[in-house]
Amino acid sequence: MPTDTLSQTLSALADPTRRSILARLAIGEASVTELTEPFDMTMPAISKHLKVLENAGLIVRSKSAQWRPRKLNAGPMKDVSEWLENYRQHWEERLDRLDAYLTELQHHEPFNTDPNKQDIPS
Amino acid sequence: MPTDTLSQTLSALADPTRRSILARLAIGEASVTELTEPFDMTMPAISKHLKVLENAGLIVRSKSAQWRPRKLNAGPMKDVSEWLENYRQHWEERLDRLDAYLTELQHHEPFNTDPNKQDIPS
DNA sequence: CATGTACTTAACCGTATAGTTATATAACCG
DNA sequence: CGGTTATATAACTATACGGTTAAGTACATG
Repeated sequence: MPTDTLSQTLSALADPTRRSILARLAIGEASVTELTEPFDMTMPAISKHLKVLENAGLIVRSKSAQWRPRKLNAGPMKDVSEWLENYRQHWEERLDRLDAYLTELQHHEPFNTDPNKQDIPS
Repeated sequence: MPTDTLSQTLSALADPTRRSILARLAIGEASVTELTEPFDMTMPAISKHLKVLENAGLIVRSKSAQWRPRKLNAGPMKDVSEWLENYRQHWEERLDRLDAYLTELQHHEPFNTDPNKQDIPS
């Protein structure tokens, strides 16, 4: 089980149910019951998904009477977005001179290929 | 097992070994032997990781004598990046009037919360 | 205080994942 | 052809994941 933050965020996001929950929470707070409704799934199943999202720091739990509403916390997504930026030029297929130059720059101090110091591109 | 493309991409990325492999391939093509070297892991293990990356469309396999060099294909990362854009305003904590307005817009046609039509925000 | 509502947790199950070792395939090289 | 190099596949193991049902906890209310 990889325990690093980025892995945890990515694997939390790698499930359509959880992404759908996040989409709902982007609209605003919601109770577990509300979050369960759209799915053909029991509440404990949703509860587990919520725990995964919470452990990844993507949602926070508050408290109001017997309700435990969840709120979106997009913070960790920023890290994913920033990590992805390392690769943007690779998916933008600009095969012109400038792109070649940028690629060349990339080759000098591009990515951290040391598996012991991952995901912290200098 | 979620089979949708975005889930497949995200779960392929949710492993530090695989991200490190991608970082290496961002520099240029590499053989399986070269890709194995930095890791304290056997070649079959890396071979499996490569299969995961290949199934996610993040790398492609070519052929040169007895070598099967892998090449980065960042295409699927673009989809992740675009999906994340839906949430950018949530991690950019601009709590001013404009942000409130944008958030209000977001509330009108924001995300797809229907679990049967996920990840295709209109 | 008893009952209902809103969860959470435990125990269990089937399948997937990540690694291993051992074996197979494929291409090159003398 | 026979050996070596490069890689893939098979078989196995241990652990993680995603779901279930059933039982437990916490607050609200009559």
